[in-house]
Amino acid sequence: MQLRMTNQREIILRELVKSKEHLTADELYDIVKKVMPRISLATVYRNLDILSEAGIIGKLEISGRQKRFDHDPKDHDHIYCAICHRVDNLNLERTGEEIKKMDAVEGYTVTGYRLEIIGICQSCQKKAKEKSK
Amino acid sequence: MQLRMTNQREIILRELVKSKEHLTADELYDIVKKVMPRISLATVYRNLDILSEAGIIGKLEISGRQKRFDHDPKDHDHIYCAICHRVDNLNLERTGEEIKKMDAVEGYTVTGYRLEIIGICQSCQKKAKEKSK
DNA sequence: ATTACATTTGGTATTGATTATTAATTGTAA
DNA sequence: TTACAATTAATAATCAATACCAAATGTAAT
Repeated sequence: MQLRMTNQREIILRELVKSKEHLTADELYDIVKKVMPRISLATVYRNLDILSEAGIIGKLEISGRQKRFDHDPKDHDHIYCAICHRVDNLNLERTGEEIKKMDAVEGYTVTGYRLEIIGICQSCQKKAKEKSK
Repeated sequence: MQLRMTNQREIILRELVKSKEHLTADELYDIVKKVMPRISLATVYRNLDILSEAGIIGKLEISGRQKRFDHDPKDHDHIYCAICHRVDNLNLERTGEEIKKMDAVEGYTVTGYRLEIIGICQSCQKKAKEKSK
């Protein structure tokens, strides 16, 4: 692997980890700009890809929306809010076992899976209640 | 619901069902053009949305790629090929039961889930074998 | 240090999928 | 058959992401 840590690469990684959230490239861009104002959005995209390629962070592809990056690279599932689209980590006892059993289903060789739980987050539930009063 | 069936709407639906595949809007556009050459791509998109909104077809959002439309509207999971990106239906005994148990996890109210199995389809396996000879 | 090469960057253009706009057409209903 | 509503074709606009490229920075051998 042996990944050179450039200045911008380091800041991007540090700010993502510090946030402890699942940020989009442009959300992170806004944060990083405060530390390094002349950084380019393309640099943010480029380095997020490199870092996730290297297994240092995770890349999330939530159905039909902007990609998000996960400060925690290890394999786990996610839940996301159908209203505000925030994403949180989940620690399910691996559903994966059953899925491996499915090998060769429909003629496919199974290599992985993606499980994404959809719901309404606490803060959006609260907002909905306020409104209905 | 009461959905008016326009000419183009009808052809779009018919060709999708006939294909028995999980086509993208532009793949279907190419097919429909053969029957109705002056149809517009926007019309295909619009009607696919209307039809899936009405529950007559399904709309698939596979991680990070072009949306596909499913001739079969009833709820089921999918497997897709990591190489050629074709999509096939799956009939798993519903993993859903466990997922419903998760209600209130992380403060969320769970409303659904999306499970997407990733693999290599038969024809891509075959191609890979050919090449390695 | 000095040259020589490779990598990375910032800025911007381009792409690709989808959605919005709009004037013209078609459908519907009194 | 006039009047209103919905749909269409064509095209422009949007949005996330990637490609491009000249300038800047890093690295390694001299």
